Amino acid sequence: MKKKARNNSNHQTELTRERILDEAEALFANKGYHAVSVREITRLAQCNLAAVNYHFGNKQNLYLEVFRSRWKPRASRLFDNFRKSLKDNGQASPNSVVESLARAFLQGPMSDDERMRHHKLIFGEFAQPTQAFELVADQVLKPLFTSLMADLRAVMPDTTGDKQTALNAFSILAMVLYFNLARPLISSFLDGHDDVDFKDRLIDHIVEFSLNGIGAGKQEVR
Amino acid sequence: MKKKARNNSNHQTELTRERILDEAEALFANKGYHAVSVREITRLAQCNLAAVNYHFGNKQNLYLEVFRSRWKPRASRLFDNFRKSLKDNGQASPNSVVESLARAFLQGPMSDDERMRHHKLIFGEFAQPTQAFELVADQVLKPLFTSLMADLRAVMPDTTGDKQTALNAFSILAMVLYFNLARPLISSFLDGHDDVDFKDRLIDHIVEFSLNGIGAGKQEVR
DNA sequence: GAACGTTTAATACGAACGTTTAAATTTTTG
DNA sequence: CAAAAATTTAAACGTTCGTATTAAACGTTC
Repeated sequence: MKKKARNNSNHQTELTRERILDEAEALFANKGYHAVSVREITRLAQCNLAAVNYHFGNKQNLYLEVFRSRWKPRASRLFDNFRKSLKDNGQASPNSVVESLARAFLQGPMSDDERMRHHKLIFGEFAQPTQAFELVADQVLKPLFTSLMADLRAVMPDTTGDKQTALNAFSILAMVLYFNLARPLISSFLDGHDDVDFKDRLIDHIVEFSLNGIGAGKQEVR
Repeated sequence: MKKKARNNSNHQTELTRERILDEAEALFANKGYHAVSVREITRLAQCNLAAVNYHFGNKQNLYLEVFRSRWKPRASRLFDNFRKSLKDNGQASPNSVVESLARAFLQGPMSDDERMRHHKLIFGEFAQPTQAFELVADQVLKPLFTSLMADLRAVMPDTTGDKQTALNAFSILAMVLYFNLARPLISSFLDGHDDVDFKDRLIDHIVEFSLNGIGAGKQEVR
């Protein structure tokens, strides 16, 4: 297929392939697969129309490649961030599990733009699944879910059944996923200013709500 | 524009307009606006291609009309069901509020197909908002949110601040909305059979999780 | 039953789409 | 440096899209 040029000295020569992936991801996230044309992508990526077919075969494969080489690695970084923060938090507890997860999802290792792109892509697949959903479910959602379940089992009373733990895991995921997507709407409803403090407030709430939700909340009033 | 024929005797004359709206809603929900062609709609609705432009002006307006004359009335029915069940439940309590809402959303006055259609449409707008989102937010989400906040205020301790109540309301909505959309995924992860019992289990869980979440859960173990 | 407004029908139009082709150009390699 | 491989380019292909046009069919009212 190709050999990449290794001359990093060339200033603005980000490879065409990478530029296409960048622009494609942003467009697919914000407008959805069918609302984006190959011409729009290549125009923003400043390359020739045929470049998409040359590098990716066709439009659908470009979409899948966005998930393979952009979305999934980012999800892995997010997951690693969660696991690392969980380990650094000293001894495991319901609080450390939930807080690590919420922080990883809402203020983890990406910018706000990137995070919104990330979640718009996955919610697009939720609403109208394509071939990419299979990849996401098998390689990301399932491992994350399994890991979260194991963590919860380790820190929750043994009386908690498996099905109960699974539902708890889903609910915590529901919180972090939903609040990521709906954050603009929420801050518009509260017509508050969506700044750093608001995000902190949101994280605190998600953690408290979820901890209470799984029956591991503190009883005292803060 | 038109006068509808009043001869109910005419056997299979469900109005073309209604058939178009029915098919359009299902297609838009399952495939998204741009993935659906006018030709596909009119083929399934068994009418002429030009019928869409005759009855609705253009494709985009048909999409909006789906929200106006299908989605919104259904959301209103759902809302009424919630309010009615809340009133019938005798004295108001955190439990009655949350349970009424969860039941209205997950087993309310519509079939499973219809409910899935309903939530796919709204999640499509969440991920990639169009003009319809304005309608949904202003005429449905905002009133629902306001109403839920008022209900919560009435049954929660006065020490609960307004912002706290708002976040609680959002979180409860997050639960019911998310579980509606993700139910197929969830039952596939648990590889359980998605039957009536499972839905009951789901509702119970949502209610318990949310009640605990807002700090109004029972302390006893069931 | 003729005139009327309403609805359906067949067909056409121009634009935009994804994709292909083949030549030009750049980069890598022996 | 020349041959080969990789990439970019411009142009075109055939298809499908949303919409417009025009006439026929229908139902209602005098």
